[in-house]
Amino acid sequence: MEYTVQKLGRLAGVSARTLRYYDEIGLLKPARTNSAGYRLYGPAEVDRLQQILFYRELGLSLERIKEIITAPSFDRAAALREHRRQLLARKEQLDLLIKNVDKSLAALEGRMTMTDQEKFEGFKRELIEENEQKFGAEARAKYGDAAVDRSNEMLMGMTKEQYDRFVQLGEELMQTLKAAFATGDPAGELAQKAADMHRQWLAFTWPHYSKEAHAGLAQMYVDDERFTAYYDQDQPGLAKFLRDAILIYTGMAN
Amino acid sequence: MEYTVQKLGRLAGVSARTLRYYDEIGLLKPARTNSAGYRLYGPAEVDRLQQILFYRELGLSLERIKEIITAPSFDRAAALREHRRQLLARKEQLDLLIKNVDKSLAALEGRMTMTDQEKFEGFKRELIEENEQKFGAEARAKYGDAAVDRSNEMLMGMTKEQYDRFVQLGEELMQTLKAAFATGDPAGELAQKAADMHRQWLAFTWPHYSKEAHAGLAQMYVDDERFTAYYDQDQPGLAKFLRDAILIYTGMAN
DNA sequence: GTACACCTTTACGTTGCGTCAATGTCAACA
DNA sequence: TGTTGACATTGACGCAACGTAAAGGTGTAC
Repeated sequence: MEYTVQKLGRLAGVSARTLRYYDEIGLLKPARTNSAGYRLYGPAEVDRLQQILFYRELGLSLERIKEIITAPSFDRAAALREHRRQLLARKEQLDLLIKNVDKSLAALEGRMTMTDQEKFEGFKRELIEENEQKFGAEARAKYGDAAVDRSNEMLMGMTKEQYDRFVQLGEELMQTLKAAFATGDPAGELAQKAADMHRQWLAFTWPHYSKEAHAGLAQMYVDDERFTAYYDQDQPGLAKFLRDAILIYTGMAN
Repeated sequence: MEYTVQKLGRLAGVSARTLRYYDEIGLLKPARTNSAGYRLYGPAEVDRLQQILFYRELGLSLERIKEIITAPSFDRAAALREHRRQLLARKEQLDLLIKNVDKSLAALEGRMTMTDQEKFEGFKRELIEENEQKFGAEARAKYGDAAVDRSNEMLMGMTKEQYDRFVQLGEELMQTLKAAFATGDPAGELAQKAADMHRQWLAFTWPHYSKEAHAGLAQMYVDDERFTAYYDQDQPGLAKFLRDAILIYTGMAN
């Protein structure tokens, strides 16, 4: 049986181009060519191709394969051992690459958390600037520059965990306050819990706590429309309710 | 400071060709070119080259590197993770290759030992044919076809280990014999030891031992010039000496 | 002025084919 | 016997990342 390029290709699972290339580099020459120049392969060539593909599967270069299957006395075992050595070297090289990529990734992710850190610092700074813009003048007039600066420093000195807790406590305060508001009783358990949470929340930025200051701030929530707007945004009357609760909490309701 | 291709190349450890190539593919363009067309690189390009080489060390393609360092918002971590995935895939591929090469090597070495086995069989066959050619007629006349055939069968039936021992014993016999020859006394301890070793050596191919046959063979070493030539090749008189020792050993000296 | 190191562009070689392009051939069917 | 469609041929470019000439222009030091 004789095979043309395509037939042999289908038989062995390679392209016709591959066979022509193998012919070109002298790796596998056809048994003969017909008058039109068609390559015709016989059984011997089929066998040789199988051998070629076997070594190709092992990753040897065509040049090497040519040596191995052309010279009958070629030491195949030695060639394979050498090939194995090269493969192992490539594997080591790869392992090294992977290790370095891992290290770079770790550094990158490290930088990412640094970036998070920077973002967090940015948040704090933004919050302070916002506060300064909104209430800076009044706050400094009322509490003095030193107190405000000290408060800002406390904020900036927070770790991320402290800051997160600060933000979270603020949210919990709001929820508790709303629940208390629903009861309508500023002296009730929920409202007093909200007042206590407000004290805790203040402690994050107030260096020294005093009932008077706490009550004074509560009054400001009602007097200053910017605060009122913040607390009343969902529930009208919430700022007043919080003030009443705090006045009772601090014992300054009378 | 401005650098020409070669200076920057030396600085960064790459060839001038590489820099020209990087320019060509738009990966690293010089800051400017002078009137003669010389590429001139500035500090910014040095930095960029460092980045390029960093990613190149990690095995990324230049195309990929271009993407990473050209687009400022490119997610380097994601790119590295993807690259890592590819490296791992290549590593698995390599491991598979190595495994297959190992298997092929094992098969080959298996065949090699078979070949050794065949070679060994060949040695035995050669030895028999040699013996047959040299002494076949006489031996068959003297001991009978059955005895000679039986002897040959014993040889062919040897394992490699037995055969090796047979050859080794023959060499040791020769050494002992020469040492004994130096003493000049065929009745001495060394000579008698050589005679005993000769008996052991015969046992490999002789099914039945008898003093008479042993003494007869010893006499043949002297009578047949082919044997004499073999034993006397280094030391003239060695065949005669061996015969005398064996005659004494078998108690047939009188 | 000249020597010598350095620069430029152009272009081929590397590996193992994939993929056109232009063109010729085989086998079967109408 | 002509046509058609599947197949064949050679030739060429392309891929990645440069190495390596070749042919010719520059910079600079003596």
